[in-house]
Amino acid sequence: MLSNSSKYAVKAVLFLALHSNEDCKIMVKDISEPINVPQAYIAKLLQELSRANIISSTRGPKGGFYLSETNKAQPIINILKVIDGEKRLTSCMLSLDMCNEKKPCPLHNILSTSRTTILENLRKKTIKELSEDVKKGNSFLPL
Amino acid sequence: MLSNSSKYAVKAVLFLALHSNEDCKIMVKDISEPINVPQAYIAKLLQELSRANIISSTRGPKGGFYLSETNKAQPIINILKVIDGEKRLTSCMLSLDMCNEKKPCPLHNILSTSRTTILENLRKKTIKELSEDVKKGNSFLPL
DNA sequence: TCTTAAATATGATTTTTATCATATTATTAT
DNA sequence: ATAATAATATGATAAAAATCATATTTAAGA
Ligand code: FES
Ligand code: FES
Repeated sequence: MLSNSSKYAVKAVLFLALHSNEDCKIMVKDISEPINVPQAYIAKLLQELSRANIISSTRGPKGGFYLSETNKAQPIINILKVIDGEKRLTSCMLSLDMCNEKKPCPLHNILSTSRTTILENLRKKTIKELSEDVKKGNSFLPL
Repeated sequence: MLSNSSKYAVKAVLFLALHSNEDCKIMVKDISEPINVPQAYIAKLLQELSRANIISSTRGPKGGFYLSETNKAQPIINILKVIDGEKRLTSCMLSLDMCNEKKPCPLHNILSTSRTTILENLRKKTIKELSEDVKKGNSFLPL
């Protein structure tokens, strides 16, 4: 479903949504431990996310990563797009390339409705919304 | 979602369901081309499936792979279990191991219903049923 | 019984993904 | 200016998945 990297990225972004803002940036070493991901690994992912404007960062002393309000307003799927590419979520379950509603593969009929729903939710739900779920105790981050 | 190997396996099994039976076995070289999978690769997968009694086989001249009626009555998920392991489909989307309905991860609430539905369908639908969809023209196999 | 045709077992190679490491650049504060 | 700090760019290594190759075993037919 999701690559390891995407999972890590989602965890990191939600962690930032919960604990950071323009005035409170967080260094990679203070992210990796609570979300339980190796520092060098998450560092690389955070750089990719920053380059893609999913998250924000500044370097030097007092620097670190954080989410602006604009960042938080983005849908979850943007994270996945950057790390895994959208195709991973949208392509045919059997990897038949000429497949569509008119010419569905054998799994299409039993899976595609659910998958479409998942996609819709990933496109609809924002980082902010998910982080608020956590804040309210409706869901839990790590460990 | 599914590994490459699982996708190949599903294609091969459905192909066998459509074109083989006890009296009409099919050799690996006659399977690999129509389903568009490298011969050596699908050979290995077919052997795994055979060992796990998902499909049947006999060796020597006139030998080959085929599906018995018993084989065909099995649910699709059995194929995936053998190749990928069930955990791939059931484990937490964020790989948090102590996760459950009581302590859902942030993605759980927006994805788990759909995923459960997919699981149910994979457990419910048999190889035979899916192959009949193809036979009736309700779905299409390769290319 | 011997040859041939097929799957089976086993393992090598390649590619992709995951993980680790470090030199460089930008920013802050002295 | 300069020193210290933190992200950035880049690339190396390790592990896993995908792919390829082949010697061995079993069954059929001559
Ligand atoms: S998932 Fe294969 S055709 Fe849609
Ligand atoms: S998918 Fe993560 S808790 Fe269910």
